[in-house]
Amino acid sequence: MSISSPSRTPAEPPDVAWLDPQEQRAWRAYLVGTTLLMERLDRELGETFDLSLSEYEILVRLSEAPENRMRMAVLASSLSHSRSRLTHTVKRMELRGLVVRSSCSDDGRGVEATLTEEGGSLLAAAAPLHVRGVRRLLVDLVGPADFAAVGRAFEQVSDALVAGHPDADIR
Amino acid sequence: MSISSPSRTPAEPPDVAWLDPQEQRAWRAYLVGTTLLMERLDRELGETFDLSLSEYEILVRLSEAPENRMRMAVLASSLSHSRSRLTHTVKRMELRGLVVRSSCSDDGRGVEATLTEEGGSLLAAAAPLHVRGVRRLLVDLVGPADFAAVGRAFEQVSDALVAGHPDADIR
DNA sequence: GGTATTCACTTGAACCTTCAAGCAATAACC
DNA sequence: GGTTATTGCTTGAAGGTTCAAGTGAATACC
Repeated sequence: MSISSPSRTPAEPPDVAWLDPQEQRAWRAYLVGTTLLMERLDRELGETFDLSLSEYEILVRLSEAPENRMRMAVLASSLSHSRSRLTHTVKRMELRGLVVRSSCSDDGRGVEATLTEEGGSLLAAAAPLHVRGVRRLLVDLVGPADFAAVGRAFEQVSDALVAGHPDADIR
Repeated sequence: MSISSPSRTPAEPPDVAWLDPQEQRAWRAYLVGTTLLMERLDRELGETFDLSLSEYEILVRLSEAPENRMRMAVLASSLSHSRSRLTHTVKRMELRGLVVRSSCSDDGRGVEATLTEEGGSLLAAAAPLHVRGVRRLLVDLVGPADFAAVGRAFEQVSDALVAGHPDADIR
């Protein structure tokens, strides 16, 4: 029984267009490649700086924000993480002294995360390794044309999916 | 031509080439897009068939194998999962009756996972939804040219990363 | 002004993955 | 043939994410 096989029987439901062998191959390459790439980048940061890829991304976002501070909800949605996930992650990072949390002055419900000196230093130390990895394992490896295509493709994917889900914790 | 590294501007730290804004944007689109896409496909399968994306992939691999059976190690590496992860996942799937495990006749250490009737039916039921999702959210959405580029890109990524890591559980 | 609803975030349990042993079976060595 | 190393898979605990429920502040309603 081969679900992916290109051979078709006339009895097949009309509204399901299977992937042809080329598409199949590309899809699987993307699945496996992404798995390996994320794992590798995560491991590089983890071994050297005891930092996961998502923690790194949090540091980056904060470092780019005015005054190095951001509302939790904004940070969460910019990373496409659930609020809950961000709460846990930021709590751990706060215990390590990489960020501090404080409640918003203008909205008592809101919480802002701020990059600490220590968090900034760690980011500065980790960034070269990470960027080198991204270049070596993706950007430079696949070349400008294909990398640009990857960018275009996933911008469309993001747009399509963000459109459907107007924020909520339901994610 | 320089043998060890491409030429760089003298002022920059010699071994760090940052991402330019375009590259940065593409990289983040890929990160966010992949997060959202995986989450969505996983959720679709989960809600309707109580099946995760990786469980689904296991069913697919088995369905394509001769006699619907595969050695655990082969299955693991074809999915780029750790052996340990596969053990746990397959154990859960066995409890649900989707697969059965049996030890290899020719190698007493080896274990083979076999797709059950029930597992096959579940796959057949789930496949249309999943394939539709992959098409709608990626393949058809981005068009043939860019999707082909994604395939090429991640085949290179996979090759580069698989080459480095000759299998082991160290993953 | 008081109640109800919504919003922003947190909490703790359940679940999955990773990590570091652990256990058999096989292969290698002498 | 008997010891040792390696291979193939499993196990249980640790760690992170998700899910559902919970807290407190702001807003809406009357």
